[in-house]
Amino acid sequence: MAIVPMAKREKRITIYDLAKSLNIAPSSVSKALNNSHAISSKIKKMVEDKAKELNYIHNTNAANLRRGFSRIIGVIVPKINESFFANIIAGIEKVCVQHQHSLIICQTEESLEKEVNAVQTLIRQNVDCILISLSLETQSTAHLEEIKNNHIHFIQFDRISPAIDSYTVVNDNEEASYQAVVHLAKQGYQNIAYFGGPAHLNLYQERKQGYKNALKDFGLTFYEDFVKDEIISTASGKQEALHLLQTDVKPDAFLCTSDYVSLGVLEALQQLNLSSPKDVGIIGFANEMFTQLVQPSLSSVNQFSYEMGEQIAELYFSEVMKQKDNEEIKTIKVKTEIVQRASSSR
Amino acid sequence: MAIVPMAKREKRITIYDLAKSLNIAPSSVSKALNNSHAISSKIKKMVEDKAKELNYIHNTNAANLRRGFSRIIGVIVPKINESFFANIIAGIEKVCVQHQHSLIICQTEESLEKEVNAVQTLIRQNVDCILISLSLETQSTAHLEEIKNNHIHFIQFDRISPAIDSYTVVNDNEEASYQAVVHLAKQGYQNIAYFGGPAHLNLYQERKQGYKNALKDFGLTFYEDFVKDEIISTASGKQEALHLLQTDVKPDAFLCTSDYVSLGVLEALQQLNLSSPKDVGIIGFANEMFTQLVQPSLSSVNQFSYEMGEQIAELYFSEVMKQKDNEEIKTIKVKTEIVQRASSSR
DNA sequence: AATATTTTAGAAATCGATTTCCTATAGCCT
DNA sequence: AGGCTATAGGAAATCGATTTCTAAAATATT
Repeated sequence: MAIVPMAKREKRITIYDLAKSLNIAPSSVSKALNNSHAISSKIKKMVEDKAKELNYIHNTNAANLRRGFSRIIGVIVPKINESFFANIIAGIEKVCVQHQHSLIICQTEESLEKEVNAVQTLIRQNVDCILISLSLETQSTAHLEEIKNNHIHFIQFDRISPAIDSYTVVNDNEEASYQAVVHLAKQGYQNIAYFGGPAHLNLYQERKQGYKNALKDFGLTFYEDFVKDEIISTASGKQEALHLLQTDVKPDAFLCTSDYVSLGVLEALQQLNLSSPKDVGIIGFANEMFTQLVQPSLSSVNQFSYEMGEQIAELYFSEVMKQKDNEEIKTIKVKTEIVQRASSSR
Repeated sequence: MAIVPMAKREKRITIYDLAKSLNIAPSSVSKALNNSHAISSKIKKMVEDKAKELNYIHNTNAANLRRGFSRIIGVIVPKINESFFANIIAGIEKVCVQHQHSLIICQTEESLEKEVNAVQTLIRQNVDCILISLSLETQSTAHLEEIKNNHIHFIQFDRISPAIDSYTVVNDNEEASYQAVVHLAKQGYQNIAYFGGPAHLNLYQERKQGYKNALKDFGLTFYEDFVKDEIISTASGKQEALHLLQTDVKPDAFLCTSDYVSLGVLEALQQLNLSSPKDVGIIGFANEMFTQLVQPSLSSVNQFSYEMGEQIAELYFSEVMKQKDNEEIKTIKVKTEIVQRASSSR
């Protein structure tokens, strides 16, 4: 791909300009601006005043090159405009600003190829750390190894691969899923279906496991046919629900690993003239804003996405950044909460 | 604020390492990697192979410093996790990736102070261009002048300040607002209220103007009391609607400049046992996802946020990037569309 | 075959800040 | 007052890639 060259911008004021106009050495200017103790407050004042006067702005690029780190953190998410991820990013951003770090954000649109490119880009940009939530397509982890090879810190969150050793921040998915089923069972639902994402992702395996465990613990029947692993959109949720609800042995409740899928199930019910919660219970994941607005309102597992973002960034600043080579690698579990709404209350 | 120092990462492979191991000059390596025509394909091949073998990764920082530009674009929005802005960012990101540019994203949380800081940060990072949508608080533009002083391109979008000369990408807000009122009028609503944002923002002035013009053109009465300028949240929308709907002369329709405000109006109606669309018409702005999910579904002005993002980035790559000093500055209007739903259909 | 021209590769300067090492001066002590 | 220690400020190297300038080698021309 050809890259259009760009006109160089006009030069801006550098520490050399400040030094010359004050008749001191550039190194002194640098020290003054960095508040070094080896510089008198008289000179510091001079330099600061002159910097203001001439509109000096620090060139992070030059400093980064010399220092070897950038105070930039890279974030890779499947979709920036899904509110779960948007909230995580917002939380990360808030904490990063507090620590004077910037954020470079990439989206993979659920494609492995784009994920690999994003990793490349971030390494090139010299980011200090990469925070990543894997795409649905991702099954190989060579590109994550690449991050390690370049000695860049990284933290996986939500959609993680256990195949690679790293700090992680996740919900307790198995437990959350278990509790969701417990909730449905307590509301009197007996035949609970599971609509999850691709089973090669850890996250969905755990949720499925929690689902199975709860069925067993509560003596509920496990129907192989009620378990679907590739349901990730409203459309596929609707389609699959339509199908299941028209078989002989039909589910009377759905545990969906996404609120969007819950929505699809709801649409299916409406089409079949069934009602929730009376005929069918529904609970989803993520507590998207719309869950409280639809009729009936949708129960959901709140994953505390904004807080997850904060915790990811805080983990970086409190531990990962200072990580020694042989230090223990940590997993943080973010709380979850069953938000009971109409769709599962009978 | 103290900044914790960071351990320098282990060194990675540089062009010098490649050069040494191939017994050629670093400059030749650079040229080879940049596919310069002054290098034989034999050497290019050698260099590329060796680069792969040693896992060489280009150091953007060093290149940026030398070149004077960064291929990084800074984006400043009020809130990353509002779907309108999240969509815009997603659109921008898509186009930037196509042009091998990265994105640094800042959120202001509607605070001028954070906006000023964000601008500072982006200038320091040597971004090539800043894309900004102003915070609700922003009334001064000194910080935007600062962008210009540093010869950094910039484009304002959506919430713009006309006080400063720049490329802009916006909806035709006056027209959209006008059409929204026309739509309400055609549905038989007579007493239309306007719930808008702070009048110091251009955007809201235009929408108010469109509203006024439409009232006049359609011979509808203009009630001073029906026009509110600081309604930007669901809560304030509800509160103000409750108030207006309990006065003597009450509105029978609301034009809200945000879907969140529409939602508040709807809540007010429910509390007062009024119904929409029968008693009161509602139309909002942004076509947020939830507008089609609530009961009754909410009409809205689709602002095509994702497309707006794409157009912003495309404007940069097609024109701004190549901008000559005395070139004409352009405004792009992004289409809008009235999405008629239940809340305004009677 | 001798000269002119074009290619190809290398040497060295450069971008702007940081940092290490060194020197001069001020301040301190006996 | 002489000598010693702190302290403040400067000189120069450095980070890694790009780019300009130069020169040698390869090719073309007459």
